[in-house]
Amino acid sequence: MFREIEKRWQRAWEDSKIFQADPSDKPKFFITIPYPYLNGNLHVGHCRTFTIGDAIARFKRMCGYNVLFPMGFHVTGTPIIGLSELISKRDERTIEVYTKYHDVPREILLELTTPEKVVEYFSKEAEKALRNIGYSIDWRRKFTTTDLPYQRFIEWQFYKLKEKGLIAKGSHPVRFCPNCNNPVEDHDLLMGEEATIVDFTIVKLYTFDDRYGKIVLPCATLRPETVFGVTNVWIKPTKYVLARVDGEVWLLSFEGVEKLRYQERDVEVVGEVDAREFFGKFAVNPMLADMLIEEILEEIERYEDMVEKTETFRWIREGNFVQIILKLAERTNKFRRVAVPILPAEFVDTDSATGVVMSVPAHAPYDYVALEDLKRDEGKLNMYGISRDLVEVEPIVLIRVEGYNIPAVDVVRELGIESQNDRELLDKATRIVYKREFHKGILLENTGKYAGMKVSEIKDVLQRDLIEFGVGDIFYEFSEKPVVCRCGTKCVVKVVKDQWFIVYSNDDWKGDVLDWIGEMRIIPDYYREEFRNKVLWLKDKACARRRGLGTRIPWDRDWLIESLSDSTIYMAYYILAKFINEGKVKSENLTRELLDFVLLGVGDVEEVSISSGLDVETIEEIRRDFEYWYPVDMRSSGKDLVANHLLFFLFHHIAIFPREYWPRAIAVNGYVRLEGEKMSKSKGPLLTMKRAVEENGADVTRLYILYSAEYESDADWRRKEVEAMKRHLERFYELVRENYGEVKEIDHLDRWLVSRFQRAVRETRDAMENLQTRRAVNSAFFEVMNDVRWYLKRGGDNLAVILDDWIRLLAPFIPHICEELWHIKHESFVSLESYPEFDESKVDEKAEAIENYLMRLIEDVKEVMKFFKGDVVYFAFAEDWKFEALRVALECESMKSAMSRLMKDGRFKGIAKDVSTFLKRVFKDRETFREILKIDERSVVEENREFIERELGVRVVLDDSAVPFERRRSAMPGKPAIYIH
RNA sequence: GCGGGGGUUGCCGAGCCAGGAAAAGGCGCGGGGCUUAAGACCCCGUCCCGAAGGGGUCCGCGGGUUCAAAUCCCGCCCCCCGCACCA
Repeated sequence: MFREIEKRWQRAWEDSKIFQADPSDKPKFFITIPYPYLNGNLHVGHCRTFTIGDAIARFKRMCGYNVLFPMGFHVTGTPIIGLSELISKRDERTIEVYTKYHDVPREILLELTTPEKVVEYFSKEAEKALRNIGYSIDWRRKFTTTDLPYQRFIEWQFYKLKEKGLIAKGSHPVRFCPNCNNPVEDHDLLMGEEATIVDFTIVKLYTFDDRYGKIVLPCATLRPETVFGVTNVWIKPTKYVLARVDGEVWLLSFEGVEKLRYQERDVEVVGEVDAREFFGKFAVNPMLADMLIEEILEEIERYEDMVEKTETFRWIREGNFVQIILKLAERTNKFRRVAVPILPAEFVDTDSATGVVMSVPAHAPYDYVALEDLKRDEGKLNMYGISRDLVEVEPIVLIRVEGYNIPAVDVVRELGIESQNDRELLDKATRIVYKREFHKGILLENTGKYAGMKVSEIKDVLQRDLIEFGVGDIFYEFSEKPVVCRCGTKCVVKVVKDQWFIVYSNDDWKGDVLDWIGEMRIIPDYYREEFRNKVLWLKDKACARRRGLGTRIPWDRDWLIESLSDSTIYMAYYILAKFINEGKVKSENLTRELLDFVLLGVGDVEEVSISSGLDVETIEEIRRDFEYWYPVDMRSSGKDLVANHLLFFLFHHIAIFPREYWPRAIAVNGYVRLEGEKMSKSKGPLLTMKRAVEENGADVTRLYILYSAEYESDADWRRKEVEAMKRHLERFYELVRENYGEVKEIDHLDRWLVSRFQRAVRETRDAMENLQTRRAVNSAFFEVMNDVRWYLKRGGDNLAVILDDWIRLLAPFIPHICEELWHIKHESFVSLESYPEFDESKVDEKAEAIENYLMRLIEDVKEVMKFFKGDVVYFAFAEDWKFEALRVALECESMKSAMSRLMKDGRFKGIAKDVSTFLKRVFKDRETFREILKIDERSVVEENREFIERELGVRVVLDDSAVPFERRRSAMPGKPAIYIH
């Protein structure tokens, strides 16, 4: 029934162009919603964000603002290409999801084999869906992010950032599929979505070999500080490779060497070796060598030949020194900390980083347990020819943590771990030790110049130092494994070279953003803190891609601009889009000079006119439009965009525009679930907006989604509740139609309704100002409905007194139905009417007091009637002294002062006990009692005797004497004694 | 781990920032009315006890402050979201 009404008004709005906004004398309100990404149909999740935006747009419009609510489409990036490829390949899963959940007819879907066709199809569908739900969008400003003029605009933006020094070159690690030869995104993963890229520190230990000379043992660790507690090196008893890595020979696992190839290294395998060749040999720990350099040099006879001692690291890198120390180590135990043995351990995972591990038994439970295992395993020692004394090493403690002596050893004993095969317990132990040490640990004296530092602060420092000394490196690895691409191949971490970055780490820039976050409005307010934290956390962002739809970096056309970076200040483009769509401006007109002028007010019109090929008037008109509409007054968005788009939106506005054009407010809302389940574009379940509207109607969908949740909490789309909402709306519609006649003369009950309605108006307006749509719908629809119900029950027959206002109050939420109803009596569009205002003078406290009294009275009698049946109810009102005492009591702060005041009055002296009981009850709920003094109970009951009788189904008699004395005494003002007979 | 949010009566959710309601509203459930009947609609009820409008117990758990706490303070437990280069 509603669909027909809805279509009618959508057509009428379209025909009369009422939502096309151009500058005027009115104050403006520019509200935007993130444009949707078109790799599928719009769903009820989009619907939430958009409907909130539309409700606010409509509300503001009715509050007297000239509202601009535009919409465009985002198609930049790879997913659309990915989709068209999957469709071309006739990927079964994709076809199923898109026919079943996105409601794309199979034969049409199969045609969408190029990105262009995908964009073409879904943009049409999206526009249809957005029109069908009746959003008040100015469609003249529609665009798609691959439009040529948009690309010019993005180029301009990037030149601006570059001019300001906010773009730089660098390299960075990405998740990469060797088979697809491409970076892999989350939704392209079969496994390992949770995995993040971790940078292991490589601590190089050195050994020596006759064939290869100096050999690097690249020990991968997340705790570089433990380099000071190394007792030995672990490798797994299996095959390894020797590879020349950037000129040095490294010992690596097979997996490790493959991974390293992707990490911007010059890698060449030079040989295959069995780990056992290394067991029992020594490796030099360069950090310790440096720390103990004096003693080492003393020990070496030739020391006077050596150059300055500060050169330790260089000597080590050059190799000869390594050889010397190794020889020393063979001769004496004195340097067992500097040169440590290489030993076998089964727990070493060759698929984790380099496959070479340094052993720190004092702080790593695995290391300690493996060492103990080895000490006990005579057979193994013999097998590998390792002499006993090599394994007799003691843990070296380098971190002080309260409560522990030797942390790893203590925890291993605590948990009763027996061998290195107790993986589960060992993992637990590792977590415990790591956690305690990370948060509470302090580095000890034996860490040299790092002594006294907190463990939580050491990692970056030490990683940097090791690299600087030439004895460290970084190895990227996934935090979890395996990570598998959709094609079935194991992913690797690839370091991309010569990448363009947006330098979000720039402190001045961050500072400006942080300051502005303090100034602007953020809804809900507690997200301000969230935004601040995210700004601090934000690092440089790679903004160039090899693949995808979008705009090329204008000064380096091999690269495409990444898709989150091209959608940061596009709200300004809506202003250009109108002129572009009208044909007044073409992409070739959009020179940098023109954009400088219209967006920044920089340059000379005449010159810009010549360079851009546009006439001066047009240029000035665009500039005026921009000056009128900018800044964005409200950006309303889903919470998923907080840590990315919304942040970039702020950063870029602040970098490019002057302060007066910085965004004024950001609002954040939650997701929509489907019968409690998460929706997924690529996997389902999913409910399209189109289907929701077709099945339930636009207004039902809107009202449901606005009412179902608020702020960042998630809404849940439940079919049964949607249907209940539909019935509510139908009832409302019929109710208004039946009662929307002439307004009759106003009586008490009407005044009550109008008074109550004022409160709803105030509540609704306040809620909408704070984007609390749930609260707004609750008060504007449900609470008013409840009052109306009481009103009708009470015999009200003049409902029309509030209907003009009620319809207007609801118009932002259910515009079609309101438009239809409004036209019963009016010619104008309710969408353009003014929003009801709270009118203090219409609040009638007496009328409200009377109705409250009646509600309470009926409730009380019903309570009594649960236990006493009868035909007649007798009321006896409270004695006069109680009213007098009540007046005094209400003037007093406390019961005590009320009592003492009353006792000064002779009349109360004799009944002190009664007065005290009375006061106790009064002070329990003073507000209700205060209200009672506004009315005359007896006449209220007399005047409404018929109503009370009808409600209770008994006769009402006002005869005090019929009520037993004891009952009569218990009467309170507002609570007459009740006697049922 | 870090950061943000949260645990309220069968469910969803107000309220808690500004302490004084067995705690709005919706859904569900039960009863009644209407109806040939079902649905829809309207009314009533929906923590426990109660032959008088009352009493008792409640807001993750445990303490504390207060005449008074879901609301303030302290400790603990649990849950959700983000941690990126992806739209």
